Amino acid sequence: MDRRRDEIVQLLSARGISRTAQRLAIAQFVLNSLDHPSAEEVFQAVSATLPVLSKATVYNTLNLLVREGLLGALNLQGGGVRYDPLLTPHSHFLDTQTNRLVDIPADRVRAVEHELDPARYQVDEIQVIFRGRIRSEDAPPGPPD
Amino acid sequence: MDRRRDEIVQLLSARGISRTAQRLAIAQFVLNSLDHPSAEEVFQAVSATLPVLSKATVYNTLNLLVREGLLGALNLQGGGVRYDPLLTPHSHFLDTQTNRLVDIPADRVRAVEHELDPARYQVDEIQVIFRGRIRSEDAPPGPPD
DNA sequence: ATTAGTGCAAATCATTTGCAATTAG
DNA sequence: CTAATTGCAAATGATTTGCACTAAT
Repeated sequence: MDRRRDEIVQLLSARGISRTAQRLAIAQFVLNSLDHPSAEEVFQAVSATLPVLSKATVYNTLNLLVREGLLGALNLQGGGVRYDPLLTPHSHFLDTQTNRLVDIPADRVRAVEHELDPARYQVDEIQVIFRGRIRSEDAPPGPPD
Repeated sequence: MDRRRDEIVQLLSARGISRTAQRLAIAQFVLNSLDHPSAEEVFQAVSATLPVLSKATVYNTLNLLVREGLLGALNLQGGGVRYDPLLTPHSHFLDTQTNRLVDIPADRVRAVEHELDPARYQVDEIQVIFRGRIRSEDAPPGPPD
C-alpha cells in the first residue's frame, strides 16, 4: 500500500486520464484511505491540502475512478456512498455503535460462494455486510473460550 | 402468505397503530408484495386503489412499519430503498439484467454465520447480496410477468 | 373534544448537470 | 490552439418536515 504520487500518476495516465492537480490529490487521498470515506469526507480532507476544489470535481473524479476500475463503491443504508480502494474480494463489518466500517478478508466468508446452485445462478459478485459490534479493535488478550 | 385485511388490522392494532384507510391499503400491499417494491412503486400501486393518497403518507407509513418491525428495508446501490415483508433471515440475489431481486433461503448461506471470530465480532445481522444472472426460467417461484 | 394522521408544498441532502472561465496537451 | 476540466450555481431525485385541515378515538 501507500501509493504515492508517482504510482498514482502511472495508474491514471495508463488509462488516458489527464493529469490535473485535483485528480491527483483526490486519487492520492482516496486510494490510500483505510476508512471507507464518503464523498463529503473526501471533499473535506482534500480541500485542506488543495484549497481550490469544488464538490462537483470530487464527485466527477470519484465516479471516474470507479468507472475506470480503480476504486470500489458501496452504499449502506442511510443514503451515503462509501469508497473503498481495496479491490480484491472481501467483506465488510459495520460497527453499529461507531458507524465504522472495517474490511473482512475474503477467506473468512469464502464458504458462501459455493452455496448457490451454479446451474441456476451465475454469480458475478457477492456482497456481504455484517452488522454488529466490534468488541475491541486492538483486542486486549481476552480469556480464551 | 396472502395476508388480508383482517390479519393486517390485527398486526397494526397489536402495536397500537391506529387504523386508517391509507395505512391499511399500504400495509396490505407491501406486506403481500413479492418483488421488493420501492416507495415510489408502493405509491403508484396503492394510489390505483386508494385515490386519496400522498407520498408523504406512503413514506410515513413505510417508515412506521419498518420501525415497528413489520417490514424490512434494504438499500442497494442506486440510491433507492426497497421494502421486504419477509422477516426471517434470508439473502438476496439481484439479477443484473432484469434488475429483479429474489429471495434466497437462509440455509443456503448459513455457513457465513460461523466464519467470524465471536470473541472479536458480535454479529447482529448479516446481509448477503449476490449479483449476477438467473439462468433458468422454467419454473421460478412466484407469478409470471 | 382532543389527539393523531393526512396532504400539500417547501425544505433537505446527496448527487448531477449546464455553462462560462481555465487549464492541459 | 483546441479539447478537456474545473467551479459555480441551478437542477434533480429521493426523502423529510411544517403546518393547516380532517379523521380517529
